[in-house]
Amino acid sequence: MTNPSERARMPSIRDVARLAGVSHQTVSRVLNDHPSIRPETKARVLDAIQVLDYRPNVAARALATSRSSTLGILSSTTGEFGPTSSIAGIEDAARAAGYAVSTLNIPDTTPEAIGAAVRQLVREHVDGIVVLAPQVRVFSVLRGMAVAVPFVSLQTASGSDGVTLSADQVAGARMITEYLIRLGHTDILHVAGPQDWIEAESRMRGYLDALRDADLPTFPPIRGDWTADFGYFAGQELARRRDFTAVFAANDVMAIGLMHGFRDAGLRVPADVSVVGFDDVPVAAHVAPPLTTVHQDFPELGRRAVQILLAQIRGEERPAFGPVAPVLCGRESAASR
Amino acid sequence: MTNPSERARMPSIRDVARLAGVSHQTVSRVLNDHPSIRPETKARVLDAIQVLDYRPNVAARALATSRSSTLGILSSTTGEFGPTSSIAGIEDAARAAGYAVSTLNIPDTTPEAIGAAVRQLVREHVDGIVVLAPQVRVFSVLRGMAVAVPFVSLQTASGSDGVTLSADQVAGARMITEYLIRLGHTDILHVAGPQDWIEAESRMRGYLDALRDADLPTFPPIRGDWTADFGYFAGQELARRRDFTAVFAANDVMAIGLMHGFRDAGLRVPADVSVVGFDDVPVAAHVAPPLTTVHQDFPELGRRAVQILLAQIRGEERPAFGPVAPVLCGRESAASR
DNA sequence: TTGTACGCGTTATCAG
DNA sequence: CTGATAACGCGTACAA
Repeated sequence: MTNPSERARMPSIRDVARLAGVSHQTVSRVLNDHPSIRPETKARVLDAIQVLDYRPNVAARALATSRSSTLGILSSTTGEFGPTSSIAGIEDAARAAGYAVSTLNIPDTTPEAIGAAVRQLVREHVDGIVVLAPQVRVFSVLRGMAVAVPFVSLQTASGSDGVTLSADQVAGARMITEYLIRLGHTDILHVAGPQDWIEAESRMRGYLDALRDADLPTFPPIRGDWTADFGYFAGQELARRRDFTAVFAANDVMAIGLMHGFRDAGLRVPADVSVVGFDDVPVAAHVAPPLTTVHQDFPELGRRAVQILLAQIRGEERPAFGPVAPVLCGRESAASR
Repeated sequence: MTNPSERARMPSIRDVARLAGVSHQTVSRVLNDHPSIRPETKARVLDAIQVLDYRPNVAARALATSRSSTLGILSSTTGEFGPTSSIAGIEDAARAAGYAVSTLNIPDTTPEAIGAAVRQLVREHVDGIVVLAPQVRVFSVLRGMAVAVPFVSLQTASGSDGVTLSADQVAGARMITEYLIRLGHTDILHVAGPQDWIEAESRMRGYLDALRDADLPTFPPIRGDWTADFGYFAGQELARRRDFTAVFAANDVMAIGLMHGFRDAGLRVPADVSVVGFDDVPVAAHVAPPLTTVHQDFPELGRRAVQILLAQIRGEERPAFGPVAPVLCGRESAASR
């Protein structure tokens, strides 16, 4: 290489050493606050660092330690509200802990795509990976491929088996279903999320549990795809049946579409049918009628995922978190019968 | 370092060289497809690479070249639909071009925070930065600090002066305002975005231009903050005034809040007042009434930003793109007078 | 407590 | 066309 004429070389650890009158090794020790350094030496070094505005070279450090101070995010979601919010939490927490964040989106969740993505992240030497791939199969693929890097799977399962973590979606779904029951509804439908999303399964489970505990009839859930468009068509279809008085949609966006479908079919919400959603997206309180839903603290989930991952990386004990409590937001879209 | 007992060392360029019976240097040449390599030598090397499943070590490469094959995203947005969509486009395009993506969010846009963020990204040796900080001052700060790395600023200005790029928001805003005018409205209000967002300014500009060209009265715009909650309160306030028949909100989310505010104040949309938004968020077509708005291809914007940035990095000429055309989505929330 | 020597995996330079 | 050899900037082992 040897490029003397290049712009301005960044100061290296040796420049600092020279200025401080020590060896570059001592500087290194100061940097990684090694225990045995004489305070005055340390002061001199820190001073030199100040003067030169020296910053360690991350690439060199990564090469020497084969660690990168970078966390990877492997995501297979496409703008859904929950995952997007969690990603923001992940990024902030990681940055706060001194880690860079490298994001990788995969369009499909075939084992090949997942494998390639993980390998890519490993190649980038990320120290850990947060997986935001709520699809069931992603999880199993990950399990199977013995990833060489610590990883945490977010919102991938309702139980936590050491590497997963999630809001208690089952509890949230149960809570809102019970809310409908308290309002006097006895025939409650569920528009679920895609079959391979664990979150969809968890929300359905909460729904089923609540109905079972109340000795109410259950209906086969309608399988949706999280989109408002699907909700709309489902609403038009369902309007023909009149064997229910309330619908719990697995997310707000479908719920909003559902209400639209009902409206177009001549059904009034909540007079003829109550509708509730899940997530509490920002517009939920402002649609007509305002949507009853469950609020979840997705960013917090992301932050916790980072804490767990860092503990894993550092070989510490996994921090114990209480559940991320879902909060019921009762609004006009659900009325008593 | 010297860690012989560590798990399994990844194969290095020398392992490949040994297996292929050449020097590691030759392997390097093959990797970077250097022109002068005898085909049969190259074949042998590629073969060895296959066998060993060898992958170049990115950290070593970054150290040697002081380039990282990483693009940075500097974002100061908080979940707004447009920027979030663009980020997805950026990530995908960057990955497709063989670049990793490092995201950095800043909560506030003080010059210090921006400076710190850019320095952080520079420390990470990113080869280029896409800035998604739609606030005016971010742009000026960036201009002032002579960033040592190529950067492209997305959605930061309506004109493009070589380092910026944006959808033609002025045209989109003008288009939807003219649509209202064609519907017979003559008194049209505008609920704008925050004053320091260039996009807010552009949309307002389009609105003002359309009114001016039609010789219609303009009203001082109401300054919003992009949120549905603001829209709601604005709607309640505006309902007292009855000197207008249509409102153009600078984004869909505010428009949805606005409709809610009108509704609560006893105004019917669109019978009493027409409302239009901007962005075409996924639920826009499903709220009540369905929202007339302008669709923008935000992911495409992100992809283009990457193309421009890469050209800059490679010292190529800046690719010329046509405008990202806004598309009007006429729906029930706006009716003829 | 501090310094020396070396290795990490790759690219660049300059011979041959 | 190919191969030595020297960087790149930092951390670790070992000696002092």
